[in-house]
Amino acid sequence: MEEAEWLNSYEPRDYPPVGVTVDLVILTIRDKELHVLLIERGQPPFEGEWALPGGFVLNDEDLPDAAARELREETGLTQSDLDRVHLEQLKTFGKPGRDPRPLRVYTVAYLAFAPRLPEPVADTDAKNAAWIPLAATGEMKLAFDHSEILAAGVERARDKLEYSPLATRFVGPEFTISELRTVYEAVWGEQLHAANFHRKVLSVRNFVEETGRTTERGGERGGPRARLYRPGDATQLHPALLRPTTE
Amino acid sequence: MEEAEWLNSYEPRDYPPVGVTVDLVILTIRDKELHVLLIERGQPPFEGEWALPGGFVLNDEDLPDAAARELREETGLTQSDLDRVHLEQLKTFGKPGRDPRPLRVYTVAYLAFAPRLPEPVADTDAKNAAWIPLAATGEMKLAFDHSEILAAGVERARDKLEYSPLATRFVGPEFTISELRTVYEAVWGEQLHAANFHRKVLSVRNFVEETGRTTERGGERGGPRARLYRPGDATQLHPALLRPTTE
DNA sequence: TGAGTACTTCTGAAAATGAGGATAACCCTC
DNA sequence: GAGGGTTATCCTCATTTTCAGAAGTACTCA
Repeated sequence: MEEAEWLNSYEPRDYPPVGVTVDLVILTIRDKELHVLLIERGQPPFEGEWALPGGFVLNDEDLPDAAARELREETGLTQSDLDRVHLEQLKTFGKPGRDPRPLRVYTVAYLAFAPRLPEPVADTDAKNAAWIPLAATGEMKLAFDHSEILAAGVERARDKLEYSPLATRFVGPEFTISELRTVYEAVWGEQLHAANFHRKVLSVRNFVEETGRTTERGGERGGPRARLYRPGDATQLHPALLRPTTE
Repeated sequence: MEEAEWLNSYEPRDYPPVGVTVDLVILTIRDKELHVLLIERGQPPFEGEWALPGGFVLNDEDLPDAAARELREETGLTQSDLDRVHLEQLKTFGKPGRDPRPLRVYTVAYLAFAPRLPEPVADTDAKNAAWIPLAATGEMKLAFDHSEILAAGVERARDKLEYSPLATRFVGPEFTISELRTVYEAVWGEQLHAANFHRKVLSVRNFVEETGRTTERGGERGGPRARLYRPGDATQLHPALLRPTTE
């Protein structure tokens, strides 16, 4: 059979129905704690339950575009904001029955790191949307297998801080070393030695770049003005910032 | 609308046709060089061209099971062999048009590390199957977007050797430090300082475990008998075995 | 003005690294 | 069975990196 001929005889309806969604684990830091964006579903299945934001991939849309579109829809970010958000593919989940609907739904999970964002807007499919402290999600039962997806996202985030400059995506365009340290402390959930952290960050090549300026005033409760830095152009940290007590 | 009612009214045929496959990047070491398992396609599309092994996910099959099944089918491995093979999800590809068939095909790529395996068996869909040296794949045009998938797999492998004990998956159940070194050299494509490598491997906690035995005879061209080790139970290497000259 | 806070720098000990040499066990060939 | 080349393993030593704590200083708040 010729290839062209074969293409014509192909009958897609012979295949069982399948759908593909993207779901987003969007992490940010608020009040020195790691938060994740969750929505309260406004439609079945799992109506009224909390879930990760996401939705079906459109017909002619590539996966990264679908993830970026959902991110915009759920956070109200503009395109220029989006440049400061890191978005990467996390993992794909497809266990039969993970979605109760009568078609098999695979979901390609994406992980996003965002600087402090405004309160999210509940879009058409959602009753509600909110930043939830990660600590509070442990007791929540999320819709679908979203608890598992969230756990995978957090674990990936913890790993990635070690060898990539992604912590800078959680802070503003200019930041102090202390701000950067609170990011690491929030994501890893442990205190770091401030002096060593400082030295280490500055010794990593192209991690941060001095701006020459400082904060307007010292810390809330005293202390000198801190120098301001902006992200460097490193894509990998050498040497890496290894997490302590990881035996 | 009640949830049960909604489920009944759901009409899957309203959705455009979608398929999901798994494709495998199966790496091994032969003659001190990194090889990948490729098949020559026996069916359209891309009949006669080389491609990664893979196939459609079955109806009630989870993704890891589909990957393991394809791995067995293409390599002729038994279940007990499979325990010594590392299999992990790599990335999902779904760009519209990546598959010329009139349904949109997403592929969930998996990465496998295997010890030296027998010659592969061409299964029903393939004309031919072979271990191809990685160096030779640079000039080959693979079917679909498989060149991109292969590149992603190799990059992941190079990274993972640094901080995970996966190199032990390329060798037999018992191995010498030199064998382990040839794995690193093959995957990274550079020579390592044998004495320092030796010291470093033994200093990483729970990377390898002494068996108390040695090889039956020295190396091909001389040298003393080498001690035999088996994999330890570390899941992360501390400290990591960093690749040299990575600026 | 004084007390407290926290950014930044410094110090000395401990650990890891890189390059090379030394030793001894082993293979092969003559 | 003697000798040369080969390789596993150990050792040394200079250099670099890491860690923990202390010190200095610039700021905020009362």
